Amino acid sequence: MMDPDKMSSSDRLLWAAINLISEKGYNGVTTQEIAAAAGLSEKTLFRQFGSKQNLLESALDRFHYAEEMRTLFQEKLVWELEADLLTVCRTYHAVMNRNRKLIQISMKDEAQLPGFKERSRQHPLQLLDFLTNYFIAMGERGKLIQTDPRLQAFTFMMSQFGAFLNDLEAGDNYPDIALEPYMLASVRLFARALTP
Amino acid sequence: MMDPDKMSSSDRLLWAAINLISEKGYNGVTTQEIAAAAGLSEKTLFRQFGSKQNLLESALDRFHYAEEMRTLFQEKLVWELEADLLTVCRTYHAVMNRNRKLIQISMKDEAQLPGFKERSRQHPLQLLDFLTNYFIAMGERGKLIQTDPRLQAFTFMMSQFGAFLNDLEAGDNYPDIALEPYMLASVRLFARALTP
DNA sequence: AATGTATGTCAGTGGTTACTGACATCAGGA
DNA sequence: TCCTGATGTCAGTAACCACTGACATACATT
Repeated sequence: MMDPDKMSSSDRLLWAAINLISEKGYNGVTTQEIAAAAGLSEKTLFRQFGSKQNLLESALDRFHYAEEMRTLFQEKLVWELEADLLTVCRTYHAVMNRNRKLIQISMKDEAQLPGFKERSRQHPLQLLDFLTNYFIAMGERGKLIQTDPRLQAFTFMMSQFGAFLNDLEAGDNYPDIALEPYMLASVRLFARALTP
Repeated sequence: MMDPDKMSSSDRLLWAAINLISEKGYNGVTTQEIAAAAGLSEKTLFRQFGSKQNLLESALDRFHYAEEMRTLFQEKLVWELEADLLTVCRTYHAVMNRNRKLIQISMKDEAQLPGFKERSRQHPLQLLDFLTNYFIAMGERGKLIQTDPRLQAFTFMMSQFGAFLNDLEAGDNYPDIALEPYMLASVRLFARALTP
């Protein structure tokens, strides 16, 4: 995880806020709780952030997504379906897992976050476009069946998105299915479905 | 939707509670709001349900899932992969959509709902077992490749689960992708991947 | 007419909570 | 040593909110 001792006061507050709000929701946590979890006084929280709402919004600014995905499609592809899908898959889960708690917050407290949803929706849309174009290009090279690249890309994305969210919420509900074997199996399945 | 005028008082309260809590979360709604949305007084709410928490729990009792899924695998299968997957797919989305708002509540307010998560996790697990057994049986009939039926079933489930949740949260974010064409395309894709 | 049942109104109560102001403490740099 | 800046303490405020009790109303059954 992370060591609160080495962080600045505001970082510790953001860290505590993310942890608690992702668990209990914005309205389920008090500013006292957050301050206590950060090892600071409530007063410091308000001095640093002014309001609880602003603390939440500052926390949400830690959401990072796009960079890796953008470079992914320009650098790491080898134009071999199964290998590329696995690369996409791994990158996707890495990014999603890094933002795990922020995603939980945005699901629970969308009502508190005007505009955030709209912004964060751009990211999967971009990925969908990238993947679709990749499928089209692969089709032109004769390495992919030519039917409906956008829906195929969407299906692949949804299978990964579903697995991520399932893991996020259910966690240990499927003790026999870990993420890593799932990635391999699902990528193999899609490769078999899409190879001519 | 539903017409509140024709419902009993407690049904109207439950209906209003489900609507509001699914939008704003348990702690984001007041009992006054709920009563007003039901066209009743706050006093009636407490007379009927005793507490806000009990109102929520009563609302959650409206969660129905398993019956259709259970009969599905005993009656409606025709042992033809693509047709059967489509049947499963449709039934799954029908059930999930009927429980739409309750699922939203359970995601937002798991903290308020001791035990509910555990209970509702049984359902997808059952479906996974059913699907896995179906794949095994299909494999024995030579109608399915024999590799890893459980992971394959899980991948199919996750692609549908992901699409459902994506629709639940994003809604109109993918204007060019509707649920019905997605079901057809994804089922076709899986059928191609799993057919020998 | 009498009674019961479901509802409404109103005025609370006690607890919680975001947020504030005044003042103290304490460390580090000038 | 003095000053500065970040923090803590404490007491408090104003709002909100789940929940209650007393009483009235309206309607249906008997």
